Amino acid sequence: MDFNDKQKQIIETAEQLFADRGFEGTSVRDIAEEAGINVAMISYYFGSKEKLLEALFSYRAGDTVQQLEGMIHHKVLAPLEKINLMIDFYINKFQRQQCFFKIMMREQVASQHGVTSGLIQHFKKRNQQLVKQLIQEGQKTGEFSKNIDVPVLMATLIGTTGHLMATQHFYREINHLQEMPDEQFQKLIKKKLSVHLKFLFKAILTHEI
Amino acid sequence: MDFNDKQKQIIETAEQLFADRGFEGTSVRDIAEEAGINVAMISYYFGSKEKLLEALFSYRAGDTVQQLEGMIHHKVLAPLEKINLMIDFYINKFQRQQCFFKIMMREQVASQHGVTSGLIQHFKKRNQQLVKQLIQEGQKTGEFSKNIDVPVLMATLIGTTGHLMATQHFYREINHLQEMPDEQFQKLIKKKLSVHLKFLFKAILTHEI
Amino acid sequence: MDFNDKQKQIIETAEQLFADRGFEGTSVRDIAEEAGINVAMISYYFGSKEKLLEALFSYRAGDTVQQLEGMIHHKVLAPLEKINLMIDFYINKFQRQQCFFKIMMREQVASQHGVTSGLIQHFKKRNQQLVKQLIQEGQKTGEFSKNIDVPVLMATLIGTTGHLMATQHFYREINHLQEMPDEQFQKLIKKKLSVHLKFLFKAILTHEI
Amino acid sequence: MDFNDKQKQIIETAEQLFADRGFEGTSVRDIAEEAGINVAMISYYFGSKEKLLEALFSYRAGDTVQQLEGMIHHKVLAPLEKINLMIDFYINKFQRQQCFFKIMMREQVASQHGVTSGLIQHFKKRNQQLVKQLIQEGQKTGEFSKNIDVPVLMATLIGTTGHLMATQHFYREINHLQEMPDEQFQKLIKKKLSVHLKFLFKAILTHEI
DNA sequence: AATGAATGAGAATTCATTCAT
DNA sequence: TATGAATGAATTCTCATTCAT
Repeated sequence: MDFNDKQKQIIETAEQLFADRGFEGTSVRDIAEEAGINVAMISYYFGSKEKLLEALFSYRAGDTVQQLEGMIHHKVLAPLEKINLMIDFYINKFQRQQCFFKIMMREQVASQHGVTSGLIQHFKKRNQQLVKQLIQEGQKTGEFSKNIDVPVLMATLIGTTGHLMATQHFYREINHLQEMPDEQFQKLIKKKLSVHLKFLFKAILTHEI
Repeated sequence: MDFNDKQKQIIETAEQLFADRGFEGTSVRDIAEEAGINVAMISYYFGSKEKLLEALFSYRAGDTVQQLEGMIHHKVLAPLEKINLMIDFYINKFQRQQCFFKIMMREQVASQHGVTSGLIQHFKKRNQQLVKQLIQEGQKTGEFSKNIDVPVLMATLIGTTGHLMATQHFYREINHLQEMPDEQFQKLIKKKLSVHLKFLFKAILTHEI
Repeated sequence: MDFNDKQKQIIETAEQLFADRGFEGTSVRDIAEEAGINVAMISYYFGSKEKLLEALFSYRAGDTVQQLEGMIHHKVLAPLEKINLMIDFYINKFQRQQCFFKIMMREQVASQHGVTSGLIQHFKKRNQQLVKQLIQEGQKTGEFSKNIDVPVLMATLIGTTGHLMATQHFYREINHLQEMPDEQFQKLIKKKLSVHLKFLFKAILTHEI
Repeated sequence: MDFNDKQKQIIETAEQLFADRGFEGTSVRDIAEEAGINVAMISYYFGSKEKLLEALFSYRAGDTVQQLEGMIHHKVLAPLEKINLMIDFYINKFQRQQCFFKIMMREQVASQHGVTSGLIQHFKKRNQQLVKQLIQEGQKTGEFSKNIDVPVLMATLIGTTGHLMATQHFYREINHLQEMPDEQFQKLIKKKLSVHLKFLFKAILTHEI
C-alpha cells in the first residue's frame, strides 16, 4: 500500500493515540487535533476510523514476516543461531514499533470480531510456519529436541517481550532507573531480553538440563 | 469491599463485556441490558462507569496476593517447590478469571493515567516483593543462582500465560482442536503451561545449563 | 400501535415538517426544535429518523382502509352511492390529513427502495381490492359498464385530489381567493372536488355518453 | 439558456438521481460519480447544487408551453380536437420526461419557498391561460358548456397522468405485466391514459350526460 | 478550463449521567 | 430503593463548497 505524506502523518499520530488510549478510547477529533489537520480529512483519506486502523496495520505489519524470512533464509547459520537471529529481530521490531505492538496486544485480547483479528491471525500463522521450519531444521541435524510446542514457544517470546515493554515504566521504577535517559534504558532492556530469551530458547530447544 | 448480590451481578456482567469489547468499547447500556437491570442502576450503585471498573478491580484483585502469601508461607517446602506452587497458582488464577485478566492486560498496556494503573502498580509491587523473598530463600540455601532479574522472570510467567490464554482460539486452530470440549482444552493448556514454565523457571533459577 | 403523548407530539411535528420540506430536507434537529424537545428524544423514542417515518405511517395509515371497508359494507346502498361515499371519504381523509398525504405523494414518486414503499404498496393493494369489489357489485346488477380499469380510475381520484390539494395556493391565486378564510376555502375545494369526481366516476362507470 | 455538452451531461445525470432519490436525497458527490466528473465541476459550472436544479428546470421546462401554443394555434381544428391534441401533448411530455416530471411533482408538493416554486408557478399560469382560451373558443361556438373550472380540469389531467406514471410499477404488478418489455408497456399506458382522459374531458366539456 | 485537496458546518446517533418520582 | 424519562455533550461521518494550482 502506498500512503502519501499526509496519510502517513495521520497514521502515525493515530498509532500513538491508539497505543496510549486504545482504539475506542481515541476519537477522530483527538487524532485530527494532534495531527493538526481537519477532522474531515480522516474520512476523506481513509473512509472511516476503522479503515484507518486497517491502514495502520497494512502500513506497519506489511512486510514484517517477509523481512524475517529474507533475513533467515539468506544466511548460512547453525539452527540455533538462526533462532537467536529471530529472537533479536522480534525484540528489535517490538522496541522500534512499541506503539504498534501495544495496539496489536490489545486487539489480540479482544473478541474475534474486529477488523484486525483477521490480519493478526494471518500474520501469526505465517510467522509460526517459519519458526516451525527453523526448528525442524535443527531437529533434522539432531541439535534440537523432538516435541517442541511452537505456539507455546512463541507465546514465551512474544508474551515476555510484550509484557516487559508494556510495563517498562514499572521496570524503571522497581530498579530505580527513572532518571536513566531513554536511549540507554532501551538498550538495557533489549540486552536483558535478548540474553534471557536466548537462554530460555536454548534450554527448551536443546533440553540440556 | 462488600458488594450485594445485584452489585456482584453487575460487576460480573461488566467484566465479561469489558473483556470482550474493552472498557471504552462497552456502554453502560450494554451492561444494563445484558444484566437485565436499569441503566440508572449503574450510576446509582457505583457512581460512574469508571468507578464500576474500580469496583471490579477491588472485587477481583482484592486478596490475590494475600492468598498467594498464605499459601506459600504456611507450607514447609523447598524453595523450588514454592516457586512451582506460585506458578500453578498464577496459571490457575489466570484461567479461572480469564475475563478479568484480559481486562488487566489491556489496562496494563494503556497509558499510566487511568484509574486502574495505580491499582495494578500496587498489586504488581507486592507480588514482586513476595517472589523476591522466595528467590532469596533459595539463594541463601545455594539452590538458586545469584543475579536473578525478578521483573524479567515475572514478565515471562505473566506474559507467556497471558498471551497463550488470550490467543487460545489460535492455539486451538493451529493444533486442530476446535472440536475439543472447552473443559478438556483448558486442562490441556494448563498442563502445557505448567510444565513449560516450571521447566523455564528451574533453568533460570538453578542455571544448570 | 400505541404512542404516548410525547410520541404523538413528535410524530405530528415531524409530519408537518416532512410535508413541507420532505423527509431528507428535514433534520432531526429541526423536528426537535419545532417540537420543543431534546434532539436525543427522537432516537430515544423511535430509534432513528427512518423509524420515526415508519411510526408516522402506522400512526396515520393504520386503519384507513378498515374504516372505509366498515363504512361501505355496513350500509345498504346502491353501488353508485357506495362509490360516491368512497369518493367523499377519500376527499375528506386527504383534506384532514393534508400533511400526511403530501408525504405519501412524495414517497410514492421515489424509488422503490425506501422504508415506506412497502407500506404504501400494501395500503394501495387492499384499497384497490375493495374498489374492485364495489364495481363488481354494480356490474352484476347491470348498473356499471364492463371493462373498468380500476387502477386508472383510482389514479383519477387520488391524482386529481392530491394535485389540487397540493397546489391549492395556486388555486386560490388564480381565482383571487387569497383573502378567503381557510375554513371556507377548504369547504369550497371539497365541494368542487366532490361534484367533479362524482360526475367523472358516474360518466366512466355508467358510460352514459 | 445554452448549455455545453458537459453541462448537459451533468444536468441529465442529476435529473435521474433527483427523480429517484429526491433533491435533498442526492448529494453532489453522487451526481459527480455517476456522471464521471469531478465534484468541483458542479460548483464550477452551475455555482451551486440549487442552481443546478434551476438549470435543470430551464433546460427542460423552457419552451414546453411555447411548443404547445405553436402546435395548437397553427392548426385549424375543432375546439375539442384541440383539447385532445393538448391531452396527448401532455401525456407524451410526461412520458418522455418522466424523470423531470417526477421532480416537478415533488417540488410542487413542497412549501412555496424553494427555488423552483416560482418557475413552476409561472409555467402553470401560462398553461392555464392557454387552456382557458381553448375552452372559451369552444364555449363561443356553443360546443362546450359554461362554468368549466379550468384548474380542476387541469388537476385531473396532470394529477391522473402524474399519478399513474409515478406508480407504473404498481400498475404492472396489479395487472401481471411485470414481464412486458418497457417500450410496449409505455405504449399501453399512454393509450389507456389518452382514451381515459379524452373521454373525461369530453364528458366535462360537453356535459352530455 | 479543470481538478484533487481541503474544510467548516451540519448530519444522525450514542453516550454517561441526572432527575423526578 | 429503584427506575423510566430525559438531556447535554460528544461521537463518527457526510455535506456542499472553496482553494491552489
